[in-house]
Amino acid sequence: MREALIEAAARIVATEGRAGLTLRRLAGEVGTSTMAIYTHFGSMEELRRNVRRQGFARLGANLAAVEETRDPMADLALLGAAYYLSATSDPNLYRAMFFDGPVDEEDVGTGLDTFMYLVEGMSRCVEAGRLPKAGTADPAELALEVWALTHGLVSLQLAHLLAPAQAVEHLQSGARCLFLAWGDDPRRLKRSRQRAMARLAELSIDDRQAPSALLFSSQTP
Amino acid sequence: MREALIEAAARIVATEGRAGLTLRRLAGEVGTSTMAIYTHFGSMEELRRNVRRQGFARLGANLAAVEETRDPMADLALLGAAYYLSATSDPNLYRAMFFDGPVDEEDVGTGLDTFMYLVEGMSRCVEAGRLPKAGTADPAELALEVWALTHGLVSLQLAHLLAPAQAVEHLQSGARCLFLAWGDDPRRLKRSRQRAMARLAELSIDDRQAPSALLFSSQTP
DNA sequence: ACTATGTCATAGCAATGTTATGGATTACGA
DNA sequence: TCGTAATCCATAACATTGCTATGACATAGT
Repeated sequence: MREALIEAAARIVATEGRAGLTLRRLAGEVGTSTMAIYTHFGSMEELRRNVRRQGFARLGANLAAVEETRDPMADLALLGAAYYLSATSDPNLYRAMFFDGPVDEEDVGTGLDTFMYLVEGMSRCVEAGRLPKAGTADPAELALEVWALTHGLVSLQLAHLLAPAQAVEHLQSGARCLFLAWGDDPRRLKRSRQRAMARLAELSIDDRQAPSALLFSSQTP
Repeated sequence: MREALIEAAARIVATEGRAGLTLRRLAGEVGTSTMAIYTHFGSMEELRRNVRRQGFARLGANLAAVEETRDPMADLALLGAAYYLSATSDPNLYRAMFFDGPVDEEDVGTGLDTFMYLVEGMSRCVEAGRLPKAGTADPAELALEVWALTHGLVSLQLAHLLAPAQAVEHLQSGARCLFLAWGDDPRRLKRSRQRAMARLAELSIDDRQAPSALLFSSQTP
């Protein structure tokens, strides 16, 4: 029952946004009564919290699905692509995950858990010697910077202040600036980017195959 | 009456968040009836739209208050500081501006209007020859990248996924990466940063003087 | 067999956004 | 100065929201 409620709630949020998720609406959708939600969650806010958690779980699964190869920089680019595709293919769910607050320590924990996938990918780049000028900086600090850039671009796109084409363009150019500043070689970086592009089709976003090109349409207002 | 309603609504949103702004609550706050809101705005969503617009107006005023000196790079750093301070000193209003949707073309216009202050500052840096490696890139594209970084860090801080100290640290280091990649000289960049730090006290955020240091506390959950 | 516990259906409550109606005030032209 | 139109807002009602009280039913444990 709990699982059915959470999945139905996530589906409603995904299709109609936060405002569409209503107590009686959800109860009717799964064919039960309003009390069922309260015996399992205690409040509507706790239900929303579980929807957020499911969103982070999906995002984490999509990031965990990118394979680790001998080119960690290409792997990192694919992590970024998986993050961007996960966020933009389900805008309402991403909005719920980050902008629906209030957030408590539990939410922060699940958020930082999925961030660890990016830290791991960045760490492999540092160990491979691709970022010599980064010095002794913690890989988590480097990962945080590309996370902030990605999250910022995604947020601006979801606010309709940025077209998808611009978002992916600046995601690539902005990340390139960071990597060059951290000392990666421009030619090696270009090769890694090409390898990442060639591997785009192996991405799986929410158990569906990712589009072979990073540019696509489909945006709910 | 319209102005009083908008100001009271913005104050309620600032102090208690979006959920605190209620029809009857606002009517009681300004000593009128619920119908007053409907004759002036027509719907609660239109009222919220005007609150967002006021938020962007305040942000724009704070950015416009930054003086233009002979060091455009320092001016740009101050623009970034003004943006960060405006956002974090009124988290609920910033959340309302970007994350409260739905957004229509009018909202997009007001958002891009305030963005133009950053584009202007970036344009002055390009004209001064501080970013030679940026080539023929449109200053708006460069400004967009630092905007995305700033907005991303602010958003992560407002989601409690980032402490304020981390946010300002990565705001500086991330922007430094971008400027270095665009060809600014590390020593000139350092001097501009020092000049910007020395001018922090001249910032005015919402008609109050900014703190002399970029690091401060005060965060509503 | 009897209790205990977890689960959900029914019904109701306060609060929400919205609308209908009408009274009060003001604007303005004859 | 009067009459008419329009603007603004107070009162009251409506449907819908999240939430709670109460009790029926089923399953499990001793």
